[in-house]
Amino acid sequence: MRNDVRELRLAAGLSQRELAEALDVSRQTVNSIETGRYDPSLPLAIAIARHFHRSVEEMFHAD
Amino acid sequence: MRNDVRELRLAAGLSQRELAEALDVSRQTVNSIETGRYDPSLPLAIAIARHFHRSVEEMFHAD
DNA sequence: TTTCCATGACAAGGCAGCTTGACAGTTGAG
DNA sequence: CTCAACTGTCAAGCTGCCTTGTCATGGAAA
Repeated sequence: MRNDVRELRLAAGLSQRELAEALDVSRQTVNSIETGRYDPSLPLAIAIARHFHRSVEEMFHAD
Repeated sequence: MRNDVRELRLAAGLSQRELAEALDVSRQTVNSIETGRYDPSLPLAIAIARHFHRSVEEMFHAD
């Protein structure tokens, strides 16, 4: 899965740490998702999409 | 997370086995998701939503 | 230079997601 | 009744997601 997290985070002027705090996860988790180490869990994916006012399908797409 | 998988599966006239085959997962995985034992992974959630022509957010909602 | 923030990455550990195989209970067809 | 399909659940095992802690690198500010 590819995702648009980094683009949207930067567009929002947030650091990985700030986004992590807003999502209540660790900085490493945000970094791992952005760098494609792994996909977020379903609830986290929904929280991320919600945070950026996007749908899950818009933010996460099959590679 | 609650989900509408069972309702939609039954409305489509499918058995757990048939849905599992359509999604390329095991019958136990479909059963576990329907009975709330655990949430699907993000890619599987997207595949399920897509199968039933719904959005992820429509099918999977915070409890 | 020194300090601070941001990022990338690794390790170890815990729990979640998924697998195959198996068993039991229920229901419906014959 | 017999048989098959459907469902629920368990066990064991593997891998993925997320944690805390740590380290290295780079850039900006003072």
